[in-house]
Amino acid sequence: MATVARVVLDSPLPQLDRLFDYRVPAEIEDDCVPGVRVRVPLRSGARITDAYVVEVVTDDALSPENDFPGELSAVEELVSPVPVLAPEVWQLARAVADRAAGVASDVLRLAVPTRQVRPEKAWLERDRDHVPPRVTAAVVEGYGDAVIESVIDAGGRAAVSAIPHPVLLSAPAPAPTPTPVVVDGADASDSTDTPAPAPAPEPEPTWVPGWAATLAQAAAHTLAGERSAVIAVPDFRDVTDLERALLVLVPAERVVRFDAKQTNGQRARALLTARTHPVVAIGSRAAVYAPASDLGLIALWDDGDPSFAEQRAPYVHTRDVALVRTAQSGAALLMVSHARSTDVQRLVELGWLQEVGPHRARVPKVVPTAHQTNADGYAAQARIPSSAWRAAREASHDGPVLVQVSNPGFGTGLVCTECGERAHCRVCGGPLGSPHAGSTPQCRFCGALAAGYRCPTCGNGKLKPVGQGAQRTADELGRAFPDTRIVVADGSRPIDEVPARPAVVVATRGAEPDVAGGYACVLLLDGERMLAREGLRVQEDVLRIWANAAAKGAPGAPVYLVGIGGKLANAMALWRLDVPAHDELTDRRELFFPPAVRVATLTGTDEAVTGAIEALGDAPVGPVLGPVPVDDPTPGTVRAIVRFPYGHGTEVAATLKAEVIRRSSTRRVVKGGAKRRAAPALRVRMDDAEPFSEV
DNA sequence: AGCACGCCGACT
DNA sequence: GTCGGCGTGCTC
Repeated sequence: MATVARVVLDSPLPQLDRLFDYRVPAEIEDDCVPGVRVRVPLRSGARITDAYVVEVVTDDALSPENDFPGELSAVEELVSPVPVLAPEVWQLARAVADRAAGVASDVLRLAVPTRQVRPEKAWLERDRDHVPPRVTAAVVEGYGDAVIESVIDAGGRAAVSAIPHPVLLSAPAPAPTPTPVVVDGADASDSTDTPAPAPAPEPEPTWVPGWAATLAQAAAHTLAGERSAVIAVPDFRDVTDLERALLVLVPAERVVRFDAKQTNGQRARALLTARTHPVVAIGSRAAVYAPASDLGLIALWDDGDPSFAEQRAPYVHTRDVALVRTAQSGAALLMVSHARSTDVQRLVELGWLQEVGPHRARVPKVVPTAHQTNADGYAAQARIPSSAWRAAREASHDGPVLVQVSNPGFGTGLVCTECGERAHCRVCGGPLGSPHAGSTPQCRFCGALAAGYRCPTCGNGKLKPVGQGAQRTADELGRAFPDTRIVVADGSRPIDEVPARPAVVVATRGAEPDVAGGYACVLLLDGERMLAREGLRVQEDVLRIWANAAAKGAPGAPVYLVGIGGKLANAMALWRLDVPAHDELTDRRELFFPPAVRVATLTGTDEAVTGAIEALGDAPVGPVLGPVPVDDPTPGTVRAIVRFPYGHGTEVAATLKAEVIRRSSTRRVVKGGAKRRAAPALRVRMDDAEPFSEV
């Protein structure tokens, strides 16, 4: 009777994406447990591959159908006795890869950092046995009837509307102090002299965004029951906000960060801590893969933010990982946001997520000002209607005023000063821009210079920028508010927080600084330009950007939505941000667009793509888009998009994966002499929204 | 990926 | 007859 390890190989090849059996030599048998890194021979023993042990069995327990008939090779080397791949993370990676027709080891690369010797040693020597202090229970405030606590305790799922303003978060009232236990004997005499151990300093009350307070309280509630929570947020600043909120409620050693700015060593330490005792794991995309033991809560803040779209194969969206993990773990799921994504709206309409809103929230007082001509409704210098102008000026005496503008590059370009026609490149037809003020216009696509440009419509030779960056708006406002401090925050000059004093804060969308207590007034200036982009998700994205800025205002602060009327303005004014999501979803159902259906993008040779479509049989819905020729990655490639219902997802993914394997086993050689590796005959990418958002 | 196995053309 | 071309398939 021999011990056998089933391992997953660290290889991106789809043909190798299954478990392999290896004999475990007696010397390493004690340490060869599920989750450890090993090195194993693959094919004739000459080559050695990294792998993780997934399962350890005795060979008489191998089930007949899985039994490898040949002689097993032996595990070459045990890299480290630290089990870095938690069983539930393996299960998650497998399911996520299957859902995306991808390879599990690609998912593991996102979930498990590269090996770091020092954190592993520290963990083996002491951290493994560390027992952190208990967490006092917290109440989720603002939601009435302990509704969020009930969802968490019941392992339920909810779409939560966030509290739309900053809140002052303070530590829960200290639990009744337990009577100090006096130990008889030994050092009793000392204890009379020694001051009692200083109680942990009470954390200072802190202003945090409403959503961060809610998620921190939800996590503290989960931790108080000795279960873990995993919270993913779109970007680094959100991680900081959430961490600040959490540290008010729970001890620092219970908070574990996973974010892109960490070193590998920090990530490795975070991973091991999360496996040791219940924690709240927070961070950007990587956080959903945290190996948090005994998971009680999975939560996302602002799931519609495009940062949640993973950039690495198999390109699975954090929201989808969260859904898979919820199903596997039985943990509760909270999708917290101001604006609702169409994806969450779909789950709400299915009854899979329940809707939870704050109890008597003080919503922003949104005032839409529909588009007016420049003639009289506008103040002279800027694109600001006079009513908004007056309100901003008044509010700027009391506190900071936030002015949101679209970022440069968002609808930038050049237009004719006479007729307003957009300027296009004479070579390729792409949009012209000017890299620096006054420089020769240049095509943003092909780079061709357009010296001596004349407007094809009216013959005029002068161009002006259509976009206005934050700096230009700031300059204009500076002239209009001569006695007020002007602060500019954008991608190149990020500011996390401004003081709660009178100021005008001009910020590009998404870069709005926080302010304790909230802004006195918010102006949303460039909505019209932001909506002018093409693409499936433009409307929900813009609504999200507005709502997130409006929620930086003080409770009930006025918010001017400039130049916008109609349904979107209505939704903002009534703070019914689910309504546009419902309307959008209804439209997309009729057109078979995501997220009403799922999509798969097939790229490769004409034969492979056509073959894959045939293999899908009648699973797809709606017409297949394409195949159309594309020159990416090589000329002669075609691309097609198939749509299919969620119910066929498992089957479609499995079929496409089988096609990929079939096509990859026959290697192709590029015609034309030199023996060079060809692009894979077939590539599959599931749920890629990009083809639907052409600029 | 790499490397072995295997089935058709020019050679000692 | 055999050497070796590379197309095909497998990796515990």
